[in-house]
Amino acid sequence: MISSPPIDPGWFAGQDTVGMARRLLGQLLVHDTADGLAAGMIVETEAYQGPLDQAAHSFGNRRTRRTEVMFGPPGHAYLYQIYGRYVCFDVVSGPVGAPEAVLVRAIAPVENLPLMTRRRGVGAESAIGSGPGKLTQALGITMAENGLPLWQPPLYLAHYRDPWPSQAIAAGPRRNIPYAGDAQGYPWRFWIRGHPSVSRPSGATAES
DNA sequence: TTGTGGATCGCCT
DNA sequence: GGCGATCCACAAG
Repeated sequence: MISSPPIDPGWFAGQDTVGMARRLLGQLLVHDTADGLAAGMIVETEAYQGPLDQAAHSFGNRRTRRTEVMFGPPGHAYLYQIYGRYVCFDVVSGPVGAPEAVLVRAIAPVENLPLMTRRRGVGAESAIGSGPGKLTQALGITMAENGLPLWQPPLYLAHYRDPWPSQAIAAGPRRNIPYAGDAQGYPWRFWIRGHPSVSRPSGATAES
């Protein structure tokens, strides 16, 4: 059962985006729908730092219909569709006017595995949330939730466990941003070392 | 086990 | 008109 209430709105303010990417690891992402409540623990994130980050949608302060939410206050959901079929989930970070966000790349199932398995159509538990398009499908997150605050139902974050010791967190380059020039190498992807639900390039062995 | 290609469509130029 | 912060099926070895 979910014992943790939604996170305090103040949690989102005053943290830099990389710090938020690290501190989101181990938090619970919860979505309550007509089909039921489902939740997973965040095990992999990526920081996208607005104007100066060539990998970010908001590079150069690009402000469009899609990126608009990122220019608003932190703690809201930035959702976008990719390849016409998948939805990716970000947490808006930084002060108003700073278009920064943290992409949640992977979750581990915690609550309502049967519902998440049905939505995903796969058997293996480690495949339920081990990718940005997978976790939104597992939790039933759609573009309709774009811009929602993440400190209240139906879509919210909740404390789940104590912060990980720093040696349990690994950092490395972000995935799938070949267009990003120098930013390709920035070590702004964070994951829980050795966790089976961390995303993998194709199906290879888990990285440490 | 690893690599390749197809799906699919909204958003931006 | 082109492409993407992806995923999966399938083929080759």
